[in-house]
Amino acid sequence: MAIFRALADPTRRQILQELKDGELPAGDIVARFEISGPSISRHLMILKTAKLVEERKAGNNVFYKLSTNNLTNSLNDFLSKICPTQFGYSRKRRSK
Amino acid sequence: MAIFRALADPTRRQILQELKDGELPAGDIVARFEISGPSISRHLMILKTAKLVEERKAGNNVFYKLSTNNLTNSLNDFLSKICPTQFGYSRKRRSK
DNA sequence: TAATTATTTAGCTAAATAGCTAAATATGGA
DNA sequence: TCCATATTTAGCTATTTAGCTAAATAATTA
Repeated sequence: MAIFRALADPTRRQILQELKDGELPAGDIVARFEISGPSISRHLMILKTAKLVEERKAGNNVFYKLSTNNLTNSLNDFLSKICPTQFGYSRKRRSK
Repeated sequence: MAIFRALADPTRRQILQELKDGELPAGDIVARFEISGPSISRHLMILKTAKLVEERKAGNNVFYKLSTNNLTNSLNDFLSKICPTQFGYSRKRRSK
């Protein structure tokens, strides 16, 4: 569950939030934080490894965007495993 | 968001799962893992600090149980903050 | 009170993490 | 080709983390 490791860092959670309205190039993400480009780059790689973001290269830029489905499905799966009775689990009630 | 830090460790996630059917004394939790009592004790403290479990002392024992509401609400709140459009958010739709 | 059991705290070590700067690697334009 | 821009990789350091054992604390029982 690399996702939980990825979500453990507040900078990474903030990055996800910055991406909630759509994709951004790495440089724009860097500009929204105090920390260095390389550090943000590493956070992005960790988020990518956890499949929480996807990247798209365009010319000189690398655009990042949320993998919303992966985020919600992973957290929902975890919740349903730990509190199956209480957890309503409205979405994606796939049989089997 | 101490909750995400708490969820980052696989042993702690497993502890939550062991608790899903009801409370357990610390010793019973220890018995379900390979690692030492003091290590489990610390994990329990971290889970308690993150409000993911509650404790109840009874005689010689300390019983731990899931704080299910805190877990689901925290994760749901996080999801709704990051992907508010996609996230259905069926439960606890409190106005305001 | 002394011994027993259950749990936590203290103190240590090794490994992982997150930050930095400098260097490397594209890609695009003059 | 040469230069500029965008991003990542390498290598370093300080901090945090998770494990351990030994010792401390708390409640129970003899």
